[in-house]
Amino acid sequence: MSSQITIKDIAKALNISASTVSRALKDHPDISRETKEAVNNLAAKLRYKPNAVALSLKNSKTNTIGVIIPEVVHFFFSSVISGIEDVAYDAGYNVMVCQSNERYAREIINAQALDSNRVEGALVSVSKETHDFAHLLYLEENGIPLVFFDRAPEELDVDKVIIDDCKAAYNATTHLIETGCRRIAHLAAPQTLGIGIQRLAGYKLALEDHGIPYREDWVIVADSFELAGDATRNLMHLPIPPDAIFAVNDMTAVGAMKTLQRMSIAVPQKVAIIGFSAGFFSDITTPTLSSVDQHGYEMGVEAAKLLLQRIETPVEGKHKTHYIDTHLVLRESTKRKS
Amino acid sequence: MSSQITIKDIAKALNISASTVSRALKDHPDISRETKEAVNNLAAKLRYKPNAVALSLKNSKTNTIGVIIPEVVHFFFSSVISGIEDVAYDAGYNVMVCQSNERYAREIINAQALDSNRVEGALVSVSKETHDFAHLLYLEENGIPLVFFDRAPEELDVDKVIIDDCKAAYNATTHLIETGCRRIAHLAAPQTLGIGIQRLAGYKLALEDHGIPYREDWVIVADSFELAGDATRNLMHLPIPPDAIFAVNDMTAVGAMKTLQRMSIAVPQKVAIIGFSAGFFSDITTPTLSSVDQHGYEMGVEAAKLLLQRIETPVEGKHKTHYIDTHLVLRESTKRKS
DNA sequence: ATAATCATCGCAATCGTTTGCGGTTACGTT
DNA sequence: AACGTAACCGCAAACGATTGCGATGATTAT
Repeated sequence: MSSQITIKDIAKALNISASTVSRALKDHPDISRETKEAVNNLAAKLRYKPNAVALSLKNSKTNTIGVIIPEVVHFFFSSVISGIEDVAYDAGYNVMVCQSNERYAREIINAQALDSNRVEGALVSVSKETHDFAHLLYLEENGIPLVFFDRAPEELDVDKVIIDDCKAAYNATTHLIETGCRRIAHLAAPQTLGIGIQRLAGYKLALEDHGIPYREDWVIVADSFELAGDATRNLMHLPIPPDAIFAVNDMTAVGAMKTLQRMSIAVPQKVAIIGFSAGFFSDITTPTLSSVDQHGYEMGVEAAKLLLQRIETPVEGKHKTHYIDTHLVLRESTKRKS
Repeated sequence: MSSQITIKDIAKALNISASTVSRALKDHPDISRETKEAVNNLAAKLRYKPNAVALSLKNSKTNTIGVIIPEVVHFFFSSVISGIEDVAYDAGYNVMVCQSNERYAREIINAQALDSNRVEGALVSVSKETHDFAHLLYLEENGIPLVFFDRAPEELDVDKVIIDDCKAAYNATTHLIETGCRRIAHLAAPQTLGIGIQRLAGYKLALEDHGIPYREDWVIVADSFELAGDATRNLMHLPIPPDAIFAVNDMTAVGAMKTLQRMSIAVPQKVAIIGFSAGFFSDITTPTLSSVDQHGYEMGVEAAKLLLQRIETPVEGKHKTHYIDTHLVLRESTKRKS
C-alpha cells in the first residue's frame, strides 16, 4: 500500500532539500544541529530506510553475492549454502540462490540472472550436464569475481575451493584395503565431472600402490540412491563379487547398503562399504556408514571468504585453489583394523 | 575490469541517443529498420544486458522475493526452498535467502535486509526464539506481501501455508493406537512454536478419542537428534515405560530409535516409533522410519505461488490459510495393523 | 566600512533505463 | 508554393540517493 518513505518525503515535510536530508542523516558537519535533529526525528518516526536499490545503482555496489548450485535439497550443498550465508551475513552481504537442477540450460539462465542483477561475485558448483564453462567464465570477464566450489572445471585457471578428491578417494580405498578387503568395487560419478575423474583416480592409485589389480567390471557409474540398487545387484552377481564398495557419495553408499541387506549380505562382514560426504544420515543408518567427511559448511565459509577477498581486491595474476581438508569418519560399515 | 555495457555505450558508438537505443531494443515502431538492426547487432556483439538494478529503481520492481528460514541444512527446509526456487524461476523472479539460525535478533536483521532491498514479497518460517512478529508484520504494512510457511504465528490474520499439524499428529498417534500401542510417549517441540502446540494437541486428542488417559510424564520437550537421546533414556527408565514414541520430527525420531537400539530394545516390537517430516533419511534407517510426510517441496511451491499472487493483486480483505495435505508413510518402525 | 571567514544549505549531475512529448526531416498533396 | 503528414529520432524528467560546487547570509577581522 504505502510506498516506501524516501529522502524526498522527509525533505518536503521539513521544507528543506534532499541533499540536506542526506547529509543530516550521515552527520555531515555542514548541517546544523537543529536540522539534524529534526531530520533524524522525522526519519525515525517515519521509519525511513535507505533504498538499497538506489544505492546499488549509484555506487555500483549491490552488496549481493550469487550462488549457483545443482540442488538445494542435498545435505552437502545445503551445508555449503549455510556456510556461505553465514559469512555473507557477517560481511553485510545478501545471498541470491539459484539452483540449476543439474541442467546446463538452466545454469546459463542462472548465470545471466546473476549478471543482470549485478551481483558482486558468484559462487558456483556446476551441474552434471555442464561441459562448457563459457557462460560462467564470462561473468569473470565481466568484472564479476567467480569462485567454484566442489564441482570445479578441471585444468582451468579459476579460483576454486575443493577437496583433494583424489587423495580422499585414495584414503578411503586404502582404509578398505587395510581392513582386509581385496576385491574393491567403485560406484563412480559420471566421468564428465571432475570429482568423478579424481575419485576414480584416487581409487585406482590406492589399488596400484598396494599391488591390487584394477578390474574394470568392478567400476560402475552410479551416483544416486536409485542407481546404486541395480549396480550393486550386478556387482554381486559377477563371477567374482567384490568384498567392498567405495561409493562416490553417501546416498549411493546407502543405496548399496540397503540392497545388500535385502540380499542378506552382511555389512561389513561380507561386503564393507564406505561413502563420501559424511552427511547427517551417515550417522543414522544401521550399520552407521563410514564416509569421507568433506566439511560442506567449512567449504562454504572458505569459498565465500575467498570471493569477498576477490571482490575487494580483484585477482592479481594467478587464481587460487584452496583445499578443504577431509578426513575419514570410520563407523560401522567398514571393518576395524586388526 | 571492464564495467558493464550500457545503453549509452551503444548510443555513443552509433552516434544516436539512448532513447533510440532503448526503443530499438524493444522493437518500437518509431524506429527505422536500419537503426534497429545496427543497434541489435552491436548489442549482441557487445553482449549488452540490461542493468536489472536500474530497472528495479525505475519500475520499483526488483523481481526478487526474499526467504527467511531458520536453517538451510534441514531436509524439510531445503525442500521448501527448492520448491520456492522452482516457482520463482518459472515466474522470472530471483530468490534471496536469509537464515535466522533460529535467532530472533538475526531474524530482525534479515527482515530489514529484505526491506532495504525492496524485495517484492517475503516467505517466512519463524525462528524458535520468535514470540513477537512486529518486525515481520511491518513488512506487510510497508507494502511487501508476506506469506508464512510451516512455522506461522498462531491466531494472527496473515497468509500462511501450513499443514494441519493437529490432524497430522492425530493420525500418527491414532496409527500407533490402531497397531496395538497403548502407552504412547511424545517427544515435543517447544510450546512456543505453533507446531509444537498443535502436534501436542493432536496427540492428546487422539488419546482422548480412544479412551487412553493422558500422562504428563510421557511428554518431553525434545526436538533434535541429540536431545532425543536423554529423553528416550528417561522415558524407558520410568516405572511404566512407553511402548511407542511419537516424535515431533524425524531427526528426533531417529535419535530415539538409535538410543533404543543401543539399549537393545526392539523397534517396533517393544517400542514403535513414528516421526514427522518424511525426510529422505526416513528411508535409510534400519528399520525404516514411519513418518508423516509434510511435503516440503509442495509447501514451497504453494507458498511461492500464493506470494506471487499477492504481489500481483494485493490482499483483498481476509488473509488466507492454505493447508498442505499430509499423509502417513508407513514403514518398518511401526507395527502392522492386524 | 569593507573584506574575509564561517556556518548552513541548495543546485545539479550522476548511476542506467524508460517514456511522454516535441522536434526535424522528407515526402506527397493541392 | 505552401501545407499536411508520416516517419524517425532526441530532450528531459523520473526512480532514490549522493556529492562537488556554488550560493546565501551572518559574523568576524582589518
